[in-house]
Amino acid sequence: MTDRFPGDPSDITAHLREAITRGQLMPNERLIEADLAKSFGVNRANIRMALAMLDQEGLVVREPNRGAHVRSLSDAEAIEIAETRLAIEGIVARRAAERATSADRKALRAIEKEMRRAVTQADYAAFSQSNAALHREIQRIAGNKTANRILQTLKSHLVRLQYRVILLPGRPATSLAEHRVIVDAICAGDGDAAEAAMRNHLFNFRNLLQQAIDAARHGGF
Amino acid sequence: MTDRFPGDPSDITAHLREAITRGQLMPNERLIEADLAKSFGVNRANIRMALAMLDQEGLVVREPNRGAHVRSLSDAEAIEIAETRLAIEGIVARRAAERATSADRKALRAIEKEMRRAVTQADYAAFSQSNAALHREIQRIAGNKTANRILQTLKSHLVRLQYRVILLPGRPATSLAEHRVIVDAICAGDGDAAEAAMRNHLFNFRNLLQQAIDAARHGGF
DNA sequence: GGCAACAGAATTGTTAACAATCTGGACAAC
DNA sequence: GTTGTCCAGATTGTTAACAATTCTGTTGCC
Repeated sequence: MTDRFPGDPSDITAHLREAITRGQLMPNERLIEADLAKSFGVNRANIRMALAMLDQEGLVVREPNRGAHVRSLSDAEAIEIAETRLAIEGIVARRAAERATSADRKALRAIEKEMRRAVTQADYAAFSQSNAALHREIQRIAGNKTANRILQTLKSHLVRLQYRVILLPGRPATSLAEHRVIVDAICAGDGDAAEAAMRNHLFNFRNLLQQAIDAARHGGF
Repeated sequence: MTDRFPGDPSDITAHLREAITRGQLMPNERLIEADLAKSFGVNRANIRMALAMLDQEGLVVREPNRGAHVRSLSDAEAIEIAETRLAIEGIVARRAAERATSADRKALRAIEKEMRRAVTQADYAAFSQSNAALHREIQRIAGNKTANRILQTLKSHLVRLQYRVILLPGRPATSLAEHRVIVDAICAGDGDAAEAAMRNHLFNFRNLLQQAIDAARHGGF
């Protein structure tokens, strides 16, 4: 790992990225270099580099002489991203099934248990968190750094949208069941089943996202 | 599409990227900002931004106060990338099968025909080119911009390695047959078959790459 | 009222100089 | 011979000023 220090351009990029994914900076909001430089306490050159990296990442859009703004996803792009994620995370689950040690299996079971608790107690914040933790753990077990990096980027685009799906009535229980199938397959060392289960889960997510988008479109705005 | 003009940072990034993928800049080679600035005829600030973007892309590595150098892939990373590519290009093929128009099908057939000609005439340069063209065309038909962007990045990491596979005895003929199955499935509008065929093709590529890596390791260096 | 031209403000792009850090070699001490 | 220290050169990081471009509101004209 390379060193990090306060004021490191990578640090600024991470901060900006988080501000965007947390919704602190809204889609289409202009990102003015001087303002950001002041609020981060760094010089404009670092901000420019951070914006260039986030542009490369697809989180902001930069136009010559016209500055940068937070990229807003079209509905079609959101679906694209969900589908691409499905493909990558499918083979990640497969690889996790092939590589999981007994300690790994135990860790997955523990997270699954926590998810179940959260659902029965209707603790949706905790459910959302352990949901993310489970996916992260599967990625860690698979150990494909390239896939992990891409997935992180894709998810950073989706976080703003996923609450629409999580809050659908009955979704947490269904989601929990889907995750259980995934964990079972990985713990059984069955790569085919693990990939199929993960794809099924994320395909359902994709479809619910599509439904949420359609509903929002007809629902008045 | 955003505007481009000479000296545009994006332009410089593209030039640098090509220099790296073409092997003009070797792995581990140091990238000295002042030198690059002079040879591109731009100022250091632009070079710094380009290097930051290529860092984000994974093509170069930057360390604080120690500059940037061309990233060299470990064997494990090359395999990781090949596997990630397999997953993404699989669903891209699926989507292409679902969306291909009759004009699209004709275009695929034309490229396939050119590949066949190249193989029968042992014209490996042409084969390699139409090979790439076919994959690009499938991506275009699928129309998943997110997946396309990621695939471009992944392939830019693999280009330096793929000649080892293409030049294996008998590989072009086998590769041609694999591509034919892919094109058939897409033209038949069979998404399942298209994804399976693409995955089979790229799984073979992955395995041959692994073999080439092992051979190089035992073969003396 | 609507529209074009204009001026000034705001913002981005470029440049050069300077500061901070790293690199490699010479030299002394052991 | 090896090790450690120090210096000069090379390179990266930071800063501020300036240039170029875009944005905004106003004026004057039709």
